[in-house]
Amino acid sequence: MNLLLERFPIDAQERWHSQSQLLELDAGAVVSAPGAPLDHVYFPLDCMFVVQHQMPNGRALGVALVGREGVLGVQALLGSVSDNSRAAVLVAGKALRLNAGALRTEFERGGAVQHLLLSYLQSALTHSAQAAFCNRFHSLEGQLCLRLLQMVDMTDRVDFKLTQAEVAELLGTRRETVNQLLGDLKDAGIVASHRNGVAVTERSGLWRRACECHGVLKDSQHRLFGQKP
Amino acid sequence: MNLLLERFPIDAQERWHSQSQLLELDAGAVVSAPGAPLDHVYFPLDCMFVVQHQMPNGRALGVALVGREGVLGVQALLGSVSDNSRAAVLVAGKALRLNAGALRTEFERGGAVQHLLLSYLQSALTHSAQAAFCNRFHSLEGQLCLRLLQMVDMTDRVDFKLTQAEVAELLGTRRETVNQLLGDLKDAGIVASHRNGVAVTERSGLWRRACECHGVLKDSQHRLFGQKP
DNA sequence: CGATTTATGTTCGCCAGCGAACCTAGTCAA
DNA sequence: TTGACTAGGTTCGCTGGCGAACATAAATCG
Repeated sequence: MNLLLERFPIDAQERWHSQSQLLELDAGAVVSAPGAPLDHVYFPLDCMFVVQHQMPNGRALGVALVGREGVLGVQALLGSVSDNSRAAVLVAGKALRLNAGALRTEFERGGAVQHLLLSYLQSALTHSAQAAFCNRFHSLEGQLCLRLLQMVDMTDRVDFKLTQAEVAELLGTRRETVNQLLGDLKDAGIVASHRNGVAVTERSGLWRRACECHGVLKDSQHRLFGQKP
Repeated sequence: MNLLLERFPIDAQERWHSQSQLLELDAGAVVSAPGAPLDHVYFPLDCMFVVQHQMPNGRALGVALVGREGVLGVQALLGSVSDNSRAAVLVAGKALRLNAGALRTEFERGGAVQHLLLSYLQSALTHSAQAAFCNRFHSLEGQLCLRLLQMVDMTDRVDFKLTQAEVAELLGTRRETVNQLLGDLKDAGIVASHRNGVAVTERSGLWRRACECHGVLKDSQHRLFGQKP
């Protein structure tokens, strides 16, 4: 189940029921593209999305991972068009899709729903600032380990269908560099990688090599949504 | 006058009048610190704020500039505590300070105020993603020129009271590197720098050397708030 | 089955920016 | 007017990650 969705009041969830669909999403599916209208939001149940910031010249950088603690597409509340960002399915699985209009209506009622969504926006802003910081200061190895760690924690899976080129696009680096980094992690016994996939074999090793963002982001998450680490 | 504030309906502005103060701010003044409660928001009239993301270990990075097109502290709408970020006055001048509660009340009324603030949040998110991208891909020279350009455009001034160390903290780099970069710009006749200050002498030169973010951010601004470049 | 496509490895030179160590020139207080 | 402090300026070696140019291996398909 989606952790954010669970927190919404029962009556809101019931009102949404008719406006939402349960989807089974394949890895790689593109959910929203730059400039396209945002008419749905997605609550990941056991899948995961990447939000990538894309520039006209083709370069791309993953700026957010969205798993079961969040929702993809809150921007629908703000402007209706996504701005230079595209969202794709990073880890296949189920998600609940809700009409953006329904979310907006519910938001405008105020109360708990509004409050939760605003908190989530706050969290998105913090994550985004942290991403800027991370890109400025942290090594690619630290960043790669961070992302893998987040993927494991957010999906409870350890085996991911991902090519090195896709990872490179997530980190904003070259495929060759990813190859190098994964090679190191493999030598250290932390991951195993087969064609079309990476499997985490020793979570604690990732944790050791991940950049400090890991702790920072967890903290901010708990401060906002108040549960123990 | 503040461009965002101007767009609010007259009646809202009138309701705020008793809850707001006009302040004269000195460069360097710290307006909010990590962990401190956010009980005011600031509408810059002719001054400018930096929002810096700070880590426990002391490293810092500027993640947003706030000038007369924006407002500092919308996060007050979201959670009440600022998260790892501090805000300081980058360019001295006047700002209107408003009680955060008043803004929140007005926000909850819905309507134009809510819509404007949500749009502004959208813009903040876009800027933040762009900052991540910029830190990943663009040279420090490009970033420095971008920031200077934004400062000129947002304040209509060309002379700034800023030490190289402060610039370094804005860019998340070392003072030595800033010295180098400013030296180059000086040789090219684009800026002049005196003790405790940088003056832009040829805006077009900045524009040429600034990274692509310049155009991107302007575009997104206009898309959201709909006015011609 | 061989051929083409897709994904993974590997190597080498190069450079922006880092870290550290320094020196000089204004500014201010005693 | 002498010191102490703050800000600006310079140099040198090092390295993470880039760019480009490859070589292999696994899947897919005619």
